[in-house]
Amino acid sequence: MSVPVRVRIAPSPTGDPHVGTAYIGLLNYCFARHHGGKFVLRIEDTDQQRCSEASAQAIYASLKWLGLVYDEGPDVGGERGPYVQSERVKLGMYQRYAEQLIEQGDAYYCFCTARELDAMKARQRANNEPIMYDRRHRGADLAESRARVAKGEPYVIRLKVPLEGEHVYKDRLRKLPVAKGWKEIDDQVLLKSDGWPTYHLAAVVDDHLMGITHVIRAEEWLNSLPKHTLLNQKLGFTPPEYVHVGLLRNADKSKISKRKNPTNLLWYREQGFLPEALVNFLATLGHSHPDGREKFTLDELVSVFDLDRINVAGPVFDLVKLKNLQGQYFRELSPERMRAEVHRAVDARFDKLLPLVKERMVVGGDFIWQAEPFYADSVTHHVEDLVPKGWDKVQTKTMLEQLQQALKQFAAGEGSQWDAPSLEALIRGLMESRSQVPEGATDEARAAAQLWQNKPVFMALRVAATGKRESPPLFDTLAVLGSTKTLERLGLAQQKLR
RNA sequence: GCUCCCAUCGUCUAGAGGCCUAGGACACCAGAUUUUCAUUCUGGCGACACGAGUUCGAAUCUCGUUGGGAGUACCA
Repeated sequence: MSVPVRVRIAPSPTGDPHVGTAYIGLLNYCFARHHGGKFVLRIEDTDQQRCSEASAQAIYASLKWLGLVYDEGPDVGGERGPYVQSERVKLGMYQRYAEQLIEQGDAYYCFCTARELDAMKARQRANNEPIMYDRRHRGADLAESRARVAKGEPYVIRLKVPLEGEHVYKDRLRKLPVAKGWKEIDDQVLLKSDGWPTYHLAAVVDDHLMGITHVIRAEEWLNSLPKHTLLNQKLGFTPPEYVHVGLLRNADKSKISKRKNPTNLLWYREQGFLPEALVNFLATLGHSHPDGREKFTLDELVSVFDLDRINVAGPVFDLVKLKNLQGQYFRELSPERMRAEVHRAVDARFDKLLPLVKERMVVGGDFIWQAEPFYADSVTHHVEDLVPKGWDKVQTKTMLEQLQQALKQFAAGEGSQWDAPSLEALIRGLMESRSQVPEGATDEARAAAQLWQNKPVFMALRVAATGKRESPPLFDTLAVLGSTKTLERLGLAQQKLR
């Protein structure tokens, strides 16, 4: 009988919960469930600067939202805890392994300062050499090093990587074994000068202590696999099977990033994406259904899940496709759940909107049409509403273009506040300069300047932003609408005027 | 720069030597249904990166080229 499967995800609680965590989490979850094993969540917060408790909480909530229920984890407990590395650090769970390696001669003390290391890198870069620690403390006498440590000198502990030979590993997803020369690999820091372990030490130790049998992780780790193998070997651990899957990509094929894609799981929830849809979409990205189905539940996925069906190439994360799937799921919702979803969507912006639109309301239902432009994804412009009296299409288009440009610049500016007073100041300032008639201006320029009156400009802007001639006060409207939608609609209005 | 990984329609993929004149989904285009829009249905466009080899036979195996990606931290 084989050992029961135990897998984990080990996110680092920095920033917002990431869609990549969900992706890798899903793969691990399915693998564990399919084999009747355990799925563990471990928080890797050994970077004291960047990690936060709030971020960890968001990870728990996001995984639960998606239905990726873990059997063991920080907030649910388990027999192999604690499941947060900072707590394990305090229990001294890593120090002793670093010690053991020193003792065995498989690791050594290094006393280099940050400045020294920087200088080393600069020199290597200048000479076009590989950037690597030059192992200057590797041969130091252990007793001497210990004496320096005892004196209180700051130090790190580095792994003694073989100087020659090759590390070879057969990753089940790749047809050829992955080989890498040991000389390419740095003497990795295992224990930082603050006494905390680096990822490499902590992960290997914890995977062992937690009885992890398979490590399904992103491809970005493939390059440090040799270190992990070496660590397992020197520490006398039976290594888990390592499986490296492709990275989620942006449309330009680079590693998925928040600049180019929504990577924050909380965003999807706020937007009203259903967890079933997101999970289904993520699943199709890396794992294909043997029957060719594109739409299936998490449980169905679990039953057919096969590690060997995972695609190694990094898939492009395509929001358009996700939206299509989401639409299918949404329309299938029971009236009860759909009602809840609609309420949630309305409620999300209700408090901000009500003060804005209430002046124009007589009965509760008026909210629906008053608030419509704020909820709508896009608006339809009518040319006759857009073009003010006394203006023509071309003039209006130019005017909107100038407004858009000014707003765009403002939105991109460092520290700009997209609120009503700032927007009003900005736009009034722009109008001031536009309506100025310069000395010796042509009649044409004079006429154009005269057009820049409050009434027509404000109306055109109002219609461009909301699609309607009536709306709450203009600058409040733009403020609540937000920069993205405002700019987008200004662009749409210009297209209409072509 | 160096090292490693990857490579089928625009995108996600099926395909484990003959079943492939390469299948499906999203997107796109056209048509039908719908007062409009959306949904739904039908049809269309559209790919094995390139070059050598192995083989009777290659999208599938090998090598090279090209392209893309990742790693190169006292971050994970």
